[in-house]
Amino acid sequence: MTQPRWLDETEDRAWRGYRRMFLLLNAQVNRDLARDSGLSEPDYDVLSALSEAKNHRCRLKKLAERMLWSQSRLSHHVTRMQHRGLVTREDCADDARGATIVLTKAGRRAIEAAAPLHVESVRRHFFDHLTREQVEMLGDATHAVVNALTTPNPS
Amino acid sequence: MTQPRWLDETEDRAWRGYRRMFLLLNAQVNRDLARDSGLSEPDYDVLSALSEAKNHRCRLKKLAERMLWSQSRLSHHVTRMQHRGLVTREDCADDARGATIVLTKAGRRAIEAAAPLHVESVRRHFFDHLTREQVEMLGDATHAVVNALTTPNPS
DNA sequence: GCAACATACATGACATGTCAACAAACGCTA
DNA sequence: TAGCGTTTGTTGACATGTCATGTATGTTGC
Repeated sequence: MTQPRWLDETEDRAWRGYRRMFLLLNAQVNRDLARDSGLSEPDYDVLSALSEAKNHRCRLKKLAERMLWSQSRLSHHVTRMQHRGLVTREDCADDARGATIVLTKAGRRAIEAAAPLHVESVRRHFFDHLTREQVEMLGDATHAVVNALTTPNPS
Repeated sequence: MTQPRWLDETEDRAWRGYRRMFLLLNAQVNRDLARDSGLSEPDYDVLSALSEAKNHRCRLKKLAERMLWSQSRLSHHVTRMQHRGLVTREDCADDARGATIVLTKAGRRAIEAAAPLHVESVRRHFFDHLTREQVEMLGDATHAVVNALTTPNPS
């Protein structure tokens, strides 16, 4: 590290905008979600990921990986959601260590009721303020960054 | 709510990419920050905001507003950072209720040492994977969303 | 100048997330 | 098939953030 390559004006604007947007957008969307559906963001994420899984069930490990959560976090959160009847744990047939997380009826009802309102919220606070071109570019840009972060680094 | 306006493919890609990028980027940049400088992201944010303030000092309320943090969160976090000698509280001359948060020498050294490494990390994991055009557009797009979220809503 | 309301901050109880340690089962190899 | 490193999941201690409340000070209208 000789001279740091500081951010120029354009980069600084993008970085601050991104950070600021995240805080505000997240807070607003989560407020909407809590008000409309009584779910927290983590609740929604778990239900959503499970509802996309085959048969509405998934090994804890795999689910955590897909969500980019730690196993520990997911295990704790599943325990709480289990108390509320949104998901259950089942033993795994082919692996006695395994815990399969399963969406309950109530969980399915919850996510199905929440999803349209959530999408509407995301649309209102996010997409409605972007041009089509910006949305396309955002897809490209975020995927480029994600790709770099998930591809094993040769360094 | 009649029919929900679901996200089309392009929107879905952008939204998932954005969420995913945030999780991965945040985790990686924070790991770098902790390893290189022994600071957490909240630590860095407080130090950074304070170092940009006039005379390296700021009323707690105002600082919390700038950072988009709750007063409570900042108060708690300042208490912890105070124990580590990074900031101090001073009484406010013109308002006896006030608490002025002040950057200490050690705090200034910490942020000055951390900043170049942090910028390098952000550059490596984020800007290095984006085109100039994407960065410019990201500035525009995020500011449009931020603007909508901070402008009082007529609804 | 004082009653009533608003503002700034601290705090404690609680919810959530992290990290390290543990236990149990898996699966490879000798 | 016994031994041993690996994988999966749980757990408890702890760090962090939220929310409601308390307290002191400021401010406004009479």
